[in-house]
Amino acid sequence: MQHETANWEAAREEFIAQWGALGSNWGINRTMAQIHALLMTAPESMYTDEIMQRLHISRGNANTNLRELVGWGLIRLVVKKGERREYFEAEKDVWKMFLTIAKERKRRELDPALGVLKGCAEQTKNEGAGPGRDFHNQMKELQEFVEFGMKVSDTVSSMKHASALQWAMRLLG
Amino acid sequence: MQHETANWEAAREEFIAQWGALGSNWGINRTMAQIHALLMTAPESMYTDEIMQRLHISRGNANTNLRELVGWGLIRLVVKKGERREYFEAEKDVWKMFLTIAKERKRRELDPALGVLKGCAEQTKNEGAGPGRDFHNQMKELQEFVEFGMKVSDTVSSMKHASALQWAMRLLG
DNA sequence: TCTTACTTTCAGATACTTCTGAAAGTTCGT
DNA sequence: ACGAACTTTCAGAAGTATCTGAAAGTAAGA
Repeated sequence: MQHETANWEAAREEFIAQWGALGSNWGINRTMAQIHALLMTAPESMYTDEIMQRLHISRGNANTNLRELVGWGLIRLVVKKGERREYFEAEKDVWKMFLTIAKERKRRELDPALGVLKGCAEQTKNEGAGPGRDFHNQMKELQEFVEFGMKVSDTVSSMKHASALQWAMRLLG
Repeated sequence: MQHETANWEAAREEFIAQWGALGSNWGINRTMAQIHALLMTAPESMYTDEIMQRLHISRGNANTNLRELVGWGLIRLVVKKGERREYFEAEKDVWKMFLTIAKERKRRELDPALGVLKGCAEQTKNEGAGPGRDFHNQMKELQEFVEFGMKVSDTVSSMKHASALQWAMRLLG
């Protein structure tokens, strides 16, 4: 076979496209998700121009989203000796990927929510009986729940893959 | 005191505004989050016009987002006997709220992802050694991880609040 | 059947997000 | 110090999501 455009590439194409679409439901932008999918399945690290061509996106777009992915910790920059340009490669270990995403989502979703709840609870701590008290209690309950969730998340995050699996097996078994 | 605009209302106002802003990070639209916050902290059930006035939103907007919240299962419609109009009230139990959201997010985020992964794995199951095989293995790994996560989520979801707490205490302790 | 009290819909307006491409910036080798 | 190779920035264009308000729809009671 002359130019073996391997047929796994078809599946890969599909994966990239679909993953991008899913990104939207996830609150992640499409291009970012596509770049991530592309790099996750890349046998070798890639540089900006390759990524632009492969996904038909502009330089600015590629650059912005690559930086953002580096910010999330989902991809890293690699410099090859003797080469000027920057290459990128994705973390491929599923557990590590999960931890990275979990940590970031906690930071973005839980931390600010906790702040609001604490503030509202504090502000109403002297309410007597009635609706004011009910409101205070509700804020407290929410606050405790979120704090509890964060603790669970931290515990799981500090586990090695193996021990997390073991723990989960016990839960499911 | 003549017209006791209770001061917990100030905290409530804050809660509604902030919760709305947070909704965005969460992939939920601002109005929907605000209506939810309003109803969560309402001493009594409310009807559309009250909600419109309180949040300064249009009838169309209120109606759409109320329906959507009912769809999520986060609020429910209540009919009062002898009254024509529909009232709404939110689920206030934190654990139930959590379960509802977890279930919905699973359905929206995990289920479609799993479909994509299965498809890609299937399509490449006959790849020999090399990049094709690597791709296949990666899809498989992701698939198994997601399936595993879903199982954990299902298990937790089927728990009563008390037993979930107990289980979590064991994990943290 | 008609009126009244409500709910739903949807076309167009507004606001927000993302993308492009060209220009400016940076860094390295000579 | 200069030019080549690369990266970053950003103003405006394009694309999406959300909201409004008025009109249409529905249902109950007289």
